[in-house]
Amino acid sequence: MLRFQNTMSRRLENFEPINPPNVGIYTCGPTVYDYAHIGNFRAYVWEDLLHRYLTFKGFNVMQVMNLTDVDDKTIKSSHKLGISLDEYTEKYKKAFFEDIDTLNIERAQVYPSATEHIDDMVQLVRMLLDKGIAYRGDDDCIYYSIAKFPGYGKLSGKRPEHLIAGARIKHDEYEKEEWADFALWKAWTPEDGDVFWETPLGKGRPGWHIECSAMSMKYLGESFDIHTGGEDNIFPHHENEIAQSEAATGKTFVRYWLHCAHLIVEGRKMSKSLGNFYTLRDLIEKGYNPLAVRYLLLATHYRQHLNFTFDGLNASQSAIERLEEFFDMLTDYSQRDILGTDRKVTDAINDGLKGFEKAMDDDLNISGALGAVFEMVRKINKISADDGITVADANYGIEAVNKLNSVIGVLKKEERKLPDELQKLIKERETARKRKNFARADEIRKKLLDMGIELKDTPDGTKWKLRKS
RNA sequence: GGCGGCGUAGCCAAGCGGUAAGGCAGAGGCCUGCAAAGCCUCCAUGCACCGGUUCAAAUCCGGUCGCCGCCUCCA
Repeated sequence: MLRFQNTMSRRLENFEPINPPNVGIYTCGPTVYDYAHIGNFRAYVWEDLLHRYLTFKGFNVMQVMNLTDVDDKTIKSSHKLGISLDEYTEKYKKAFFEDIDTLNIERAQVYPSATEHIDDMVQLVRMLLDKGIAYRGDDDCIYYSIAKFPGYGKLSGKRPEHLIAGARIKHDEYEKEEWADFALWKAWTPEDGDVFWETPLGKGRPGWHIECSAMSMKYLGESFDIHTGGEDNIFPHHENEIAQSEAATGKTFVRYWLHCAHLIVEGRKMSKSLGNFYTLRDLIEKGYNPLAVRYLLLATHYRQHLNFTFDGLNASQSAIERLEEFFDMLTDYSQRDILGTDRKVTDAINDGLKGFEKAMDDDLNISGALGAVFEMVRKINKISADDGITVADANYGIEAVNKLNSVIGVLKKEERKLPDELQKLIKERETARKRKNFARADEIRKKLLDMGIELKDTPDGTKWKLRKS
């Protein structure tokens, strides 16, 4: 039975979707004002794992991820560059999709942009105004009155009476009835320039929180199954989403709230001033394998703080290679001619699959799940060394690895083919080796290595692989 | 001040009452013209510290120390 730690109850709860086998997920996506950093991707990779695992479990997933393409930062930056908001955000939307492809993150079903859903937001705000929950401030902005929503604070545990100002909060805002009220609609100001919408609410733009309420309910319904995000979103963002949505509909907004912990780098908070701030692009430029990045971001349980280190990145690369070797070994055996089946092998595979699923069912315990996978790898490697693997067992193993990889997504299926010319060189070298002409053999090996192709002479003949950077 | 999390081998990281998974690194071995790679084996009498509960605790309770997050930009 699949269980999740629900932030709302702070308990592990059995997962029961509203309309099985359908599952609706809303994930808070990026604000497209810059390249996303590895901390952002920790969340997106985890959400991908969630998506993939639900699919593995036989659910039919509808995932919605928003793109915030209008806010203070995007407006300010686009003005600075003297280009339109659309032109500016388009660049980073494109970069975002390139990055998630790089990390082998499967696409969500819908990526709604805030700017394309202004009408939906306006409608929701009007509903809140009609119900007397929202009000217009002296500055012409429209605010949400948290005092009118009794449930305010139920997700984050922050009751309004405890929301006293921290050191960094200014307390002098006179436009709002209560300082903790938040903006649903921001009236146009000169700084906004040409960024505004003429709507029944007036001339202006939406507040941040309203887009997620409006777009999630539009695509997933007034009540849906899972809402995810980084732990920093719990308050105020998700608390406010609940307030907006539930006050408008009178229904439970979301059944399961899942939040992932932050990532730290080399034991310290990632920050530009410490020089440990990395985008995905930075790491790729340094020559790291994107899938090693994915593995590292994936391999720690999502509610644990993840310590991103370069040692860890190298370890991840090695771990992936171990899996690749295992897969290649099975592929070799599947093309040989050992008949029959070995109970020890099928047992090891079944134990691996079972262990993986059992761990993942427990609130996506990926570390435990990977432990089960590597245990299977070790057992079968041993059998392979002792007795060899039959064709049928190898095929069963391949099927299992593919199934596991459909969830973790760290093995890439690349076409492994060399140009004929190079194939010929390898053949020539093999002949040379047989004749003990090692000088020629080493010469060819060196030549190929210079081209980035590494040769290995194994008991089963010479094999090649692209050298990792 | 309010709310919450974490401290397990050199590094990363599961386990959450029944006697320490897994990965990386390291050491030995197998294979091998050399090389590289791979595979196998080994690698924590102990889980920050001090008490307590229990037949049994890394796991529960109390306390101490240390680290971290949120409290309206934030994954």
